[in-house]
Amino acid sequence: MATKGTEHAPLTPAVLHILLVLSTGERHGYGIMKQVEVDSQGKTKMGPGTLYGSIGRMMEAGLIRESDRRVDSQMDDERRVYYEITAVGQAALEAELRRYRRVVAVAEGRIAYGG
Amino acid sequence: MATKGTEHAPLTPAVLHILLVLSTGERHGYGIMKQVEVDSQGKTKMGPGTLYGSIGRMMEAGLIRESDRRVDSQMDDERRVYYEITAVGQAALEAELRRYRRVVAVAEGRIAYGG
DNA sequence: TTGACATGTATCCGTAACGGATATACTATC
DNA sequence: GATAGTATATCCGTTACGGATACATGTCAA
Repeated sequence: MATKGTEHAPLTPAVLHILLVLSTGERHGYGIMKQVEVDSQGKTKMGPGTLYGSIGRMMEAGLIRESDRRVDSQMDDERRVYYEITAVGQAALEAELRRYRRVVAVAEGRIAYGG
Repeated sequence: MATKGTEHAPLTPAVLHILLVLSTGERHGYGIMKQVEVDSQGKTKMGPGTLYGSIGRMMEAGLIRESDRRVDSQMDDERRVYYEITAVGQAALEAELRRYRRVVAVAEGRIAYGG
């Protein structure tokens, strides 16, 4: 489904969720995984395969990058690798959210929807 | 990304668009293709590979079925194959729309979004 | 003290989906 | 008679998904 306007759209649910988490600040992989569960009210679970696979592709695409910053060196785990969203990632996130809204708007003009 | 609650979620954009079109009544393949373009304001184009591939998978999953009805036998093209949404498809559509809304709601609590 | 569980990163690999290219055929229009 | 639109359909290379698996550390309870 070729989508015009943005070169990254449409994003996969996994990529969108990761961008959504990182829009609040840098996080490490495992933290992203847990936050996705919170964001989806426990309805969606991202396994390590999807997580690190997506992260790799997103870094290659320039949507995210590794971050130097450590939130708290005292409370920090040495193993952690932090990621942050890039300007490209922000743009892709906003474009995808516009697409989501458009879809919901179209649906609302059509079906009775108790949501 | 395992999603709990519905066995078909999350739907791919192609499948969601097809269900959205069929929620207004039966359509033939080519008509679906054209309506997706309208629904997305020309931003998304579905090629025949995605269309018929998705239709096949959706019929197998019981989301849609072939329809006997012809809207107008006078204006009809013999080649056309009409499809209609099933109860299972309706449920999957509504579940996916709830997911879409949830994502948008989460995003609204986070980033400035002009859309 | 050992067994289970959470944290943390990472790869492997079978399966599913995407999607452009291609094929075929009819109709209309220039 | 050539181009474009309508209409269905398959092929197949590439991408993405996602459970299984691996491995190391820390914690907490039986």
